[in-house]
Amino acid sequence: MTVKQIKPTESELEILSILWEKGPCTVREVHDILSATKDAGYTTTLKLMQIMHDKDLLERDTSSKTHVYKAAVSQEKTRQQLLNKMIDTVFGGSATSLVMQALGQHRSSDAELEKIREYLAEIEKQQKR
Amino acid sequence: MTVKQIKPTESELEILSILWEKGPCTVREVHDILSATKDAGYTTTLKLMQIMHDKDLLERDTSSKTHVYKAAVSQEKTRQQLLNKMIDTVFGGSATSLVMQALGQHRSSDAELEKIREYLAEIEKQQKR
DNA sequence: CATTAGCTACGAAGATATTCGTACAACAAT
DNA sequence: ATTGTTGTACGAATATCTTCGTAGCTAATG
Repeated sequence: MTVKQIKPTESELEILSILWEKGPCTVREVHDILSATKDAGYTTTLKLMQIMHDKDLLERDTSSKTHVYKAAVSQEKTRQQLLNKMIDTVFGGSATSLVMQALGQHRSSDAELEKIREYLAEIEKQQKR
Repeated sequence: MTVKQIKPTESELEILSILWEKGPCTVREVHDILSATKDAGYTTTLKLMQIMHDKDLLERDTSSKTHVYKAAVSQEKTRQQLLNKMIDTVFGGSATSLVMQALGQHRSSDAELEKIREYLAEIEKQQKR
């Protein structure tokens, strides 16, 4: 059996991001946040979230008139899947290539570089066993 | 003026990957490689490459009957753009988060970790100026 | 009670991506 | 010369994503 593939579209990802940050929300709440940066009608957001529910990307509580939605997939797993796919399709399967390209571009702060260095050390320690 | 956004679709990326690796190719050559892993007709590949030419993703030489196509966008730039977009939309703008997640998942070899460590040192040295 | 506001459901239009069939040209093989 | 192979061009069917209008329900407001 294959693992369930999470493949949200661009718009769906925007909605998921909001729900990951805010927790369970009504369509209205999501739409208000969304419309700050985007120009779309309320029913557009509604329909999108209904479709995401059909696809099992969202769960919803319909016990009250105004439904409450929450993400049915974790941010962690989704990130991992999208990342793996990019490593595969764009970086020829080499996570190292991706990491180096990411580091090269973004002038990271000293603190961030330090964080990464610590993380590296930890990984090596773990692998030594 | 904004930078030209390179946004190949999934299928287009497959074709670009082949052209980046093999250099200029005919449709037939691309299709043969593609059909090893995918099940699509020849005219499908042809049409795709024609569309990519319209979009300026590919250049082509029509001087002989059998046209020869090559990538019109670099692997480097394409990788960078797709990566930046992912950092933005999936990792909340934090390249560091992406790097750590990429490192965490893939059990990298010692050699690879070493390569990354060296790269880190180099970046820091450069930034010290 | 009538009106208004806010909500869900749903059909359908529009945009884009993907796939393939068919027509037609060039050329090689019989 | 006729036939078969290999190629391009292109229209159109299909699928998916995105957007919105409209209908109908419920609750609050006047």
